[in-house]
Amino acid sequence: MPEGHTIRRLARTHTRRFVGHEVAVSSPQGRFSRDAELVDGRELRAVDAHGKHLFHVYADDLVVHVHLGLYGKFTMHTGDVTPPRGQVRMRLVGPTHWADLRGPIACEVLTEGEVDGVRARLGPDPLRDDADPEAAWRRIGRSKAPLATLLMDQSVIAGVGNVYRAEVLFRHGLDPLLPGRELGRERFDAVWADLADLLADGVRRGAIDTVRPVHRGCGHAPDEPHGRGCGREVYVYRRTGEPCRVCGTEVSRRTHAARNLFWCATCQAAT
DNA sequence: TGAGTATGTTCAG
DNA sequence: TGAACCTACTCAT
Repeated sequence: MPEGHTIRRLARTHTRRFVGHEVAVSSPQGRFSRDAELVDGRELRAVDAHGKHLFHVYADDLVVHVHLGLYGKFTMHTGDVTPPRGQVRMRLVGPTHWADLRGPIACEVLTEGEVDGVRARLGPDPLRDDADPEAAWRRIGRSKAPLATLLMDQSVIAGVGNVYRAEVLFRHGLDPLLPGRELGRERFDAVWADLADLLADGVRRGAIDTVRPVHRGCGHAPDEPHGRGCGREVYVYRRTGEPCRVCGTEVSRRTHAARNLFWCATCQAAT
C-alpha cells in the first residue's frame, strides 16, 4: 500500500540493510540501466523519505529518486541472488541483503538541485521531524476546495493517499466536501495530529489500521468500534454498502476527482 | 485466458 | 475530465 507510511518504512529498512556499504545497482529490465551505471558500486550514504518519494543518496551527491506510483513495489531478500523474475526495474545488492524494485512510476538519478526541485513541490510530511503544519494550514485555511481534494494534494500535505484520506475524514466526522476554509484551526490541528499518529502507526505495523479511538482529536470521537478484533482494519475505505462501524449506515462511495471516495453520510454529515 | 481492479501521477484537450 | 502508464493479483469464463 504505497502511501507515506510505506515509503518511510522502506527508508528505514533500506537504511538498515544498505547504508554505509557499497551497493551493486542494476536494472535487469533495462529501463534504468543508464542511470544505474552512475551509482553502481558506490557507497549508499543515506536514505530519505518525503511523502511518497524515496531518495537513495550515494557518494558524490548522486541521488536515486523513486516513486512507487500505484503499483510499484520493493521486495527484500537474503541469501543467493536469484535471476530476476518479472519486470525488475532496479536491483540493489548489498553485503547481506538484496532488493528488487518493480513497477515504479519514477526511478531515476537526480542531482541535488533536482532533488530540491522535487521537494519544493511537496507539502509538509507529518512523519518528518522538520514538518511544518503551518504550511499546510496556510493552504487549507484559505481554500475553497473540498477537504477530499486538499488532503490528496501532495503539495498541501505529503504522504496522505486515498486510504488515509478516507479514514482521517471519518475519524473526525468531517464531510469530505467541506471547503478547507470552513474547517477551522482547531479541527485542522486535530486532523494533522491524527494523521501523524495514523501514519506513524502504519510505519510500525507495515499496514493501515485506523479502527481505534481518536487520540488527540476534537469533536467526533467514535465509540468503541464494532470491528475491533474482527480482523477489520478501516472504517470506510473500500467498504461500500457495508454498515458503518459506528452508526450502521451503509458506507457511501463516489468518484471524486477521478479517485474513489468513501464516507459515511451519517457520521460525516455537513456541518 | 482475459477482464477487472488498485493505495498515484502526469499530460492532453 | 479522461487517457495513459507502470505491474501483479483476483475472479470469471
